[in-house]
Amino acid sequence: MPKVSQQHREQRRDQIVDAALRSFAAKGFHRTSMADVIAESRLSAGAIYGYFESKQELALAVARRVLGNRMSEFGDRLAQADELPAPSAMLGAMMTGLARDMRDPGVLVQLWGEAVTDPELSRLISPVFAEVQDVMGPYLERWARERLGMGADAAAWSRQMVPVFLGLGQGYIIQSALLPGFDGPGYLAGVGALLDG
Amino acid sequence: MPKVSQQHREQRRDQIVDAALRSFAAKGFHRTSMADVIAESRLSAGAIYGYFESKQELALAVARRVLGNRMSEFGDRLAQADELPAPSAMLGAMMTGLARDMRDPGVLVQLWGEAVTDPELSRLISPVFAEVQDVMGPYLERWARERLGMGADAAAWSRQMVPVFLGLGQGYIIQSALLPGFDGPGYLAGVGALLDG
DNA sequence: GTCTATATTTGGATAGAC
DNA sequence: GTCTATCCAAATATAGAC
Repeated sequence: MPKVSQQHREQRRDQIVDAALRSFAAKGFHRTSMADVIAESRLSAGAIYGYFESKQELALAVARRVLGNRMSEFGDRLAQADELPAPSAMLGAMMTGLARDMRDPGVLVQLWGEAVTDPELSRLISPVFAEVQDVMGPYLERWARERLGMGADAAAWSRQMVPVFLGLGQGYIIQSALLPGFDGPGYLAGVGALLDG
Repeated sequence: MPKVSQQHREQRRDQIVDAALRSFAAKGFHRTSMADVIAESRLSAGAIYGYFESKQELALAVARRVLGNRMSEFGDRLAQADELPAPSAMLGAMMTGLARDMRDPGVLVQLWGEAVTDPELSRLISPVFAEVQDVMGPYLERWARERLGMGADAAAWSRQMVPVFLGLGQGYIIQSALLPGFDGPGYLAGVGALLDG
């Protein structure tokens, strides 16, 4: 009995988080009122407050959904791949994965902006950056060793390169969110010219 | 008579914008109330609304202050320099210039986040990105020609590289705002390893 | 021009019926 | 569990005195 009920409860939560995500993406975090979320979810105030104690808590749930743990899949896929993808292809895959999961890179940029002054959000984001770096580090080291022909200095090189690579991804996201005519493939080609060797 | 009065008026506006900027940097755009700005400026509601019609208008003034036109100085400095600085040094100079002017990279990240859903802010930011690209393009082309020994393809290379270089700057700003232990010089060294040749 | 006090609106959250 | 109706706090903007 608690099993099915529990499952339904999870579905409802998802439904509400979905509606909130759509609203936030369209109007922005703070410009979205609970009334907006209520309308978008086609539920009622009472229903929503049955699942989330406050707007802040709902916002955190949305943030968790957006951040996801997309890096774990990458780690697995990389460990298996015998043909190591080039850095630009790597970045491209991450960006398309992002676009698929959230359909709007803007929400991520909004989250970053919020995190600057919201400690709770900040605590949510830091581990994600760390996770990305944990996946990228070994990949870049392997790339340096196998394709760039580095030896012992591959480790140092990759350590130095990880934040730069992360920055390239962040730049991609910012530009795709804010520059009307952003050329994604062109950006990736530029990254390739720099890194693919 | 209108001269001095006009000048005083400008000073007062600056004083208010300064206070608003400090408040926004500390608490975030939306979490800052007009009462906060009033307290920070050590003025009164009446005074502030004598200079700005609404909070939105004040926010736009803050955005203009933050965005500035910092690129113009770079264009001039570059035109004169006979020793062309390396890309990593270029980026470093831009970032320290930014830090000097606004002391907190977080406000810029906040602005980006806001611009995603605020058309008026977005219209303010787009030309800034364009300006940066207009300055970086010729610089990168010159770098490719003089230091990387490119010929006719220098133009195409720099065109492709401009968004990437912009992205590297954006990544630097995001990370310095959100990653507690961010290593700026390390990041620049990484950029140098990629681009300085 | 600037202050204090306040009007008005918005919006987050709750109460109680069903 | 969900709905409608409502309460109440917060915060923007204004009015009127000085």
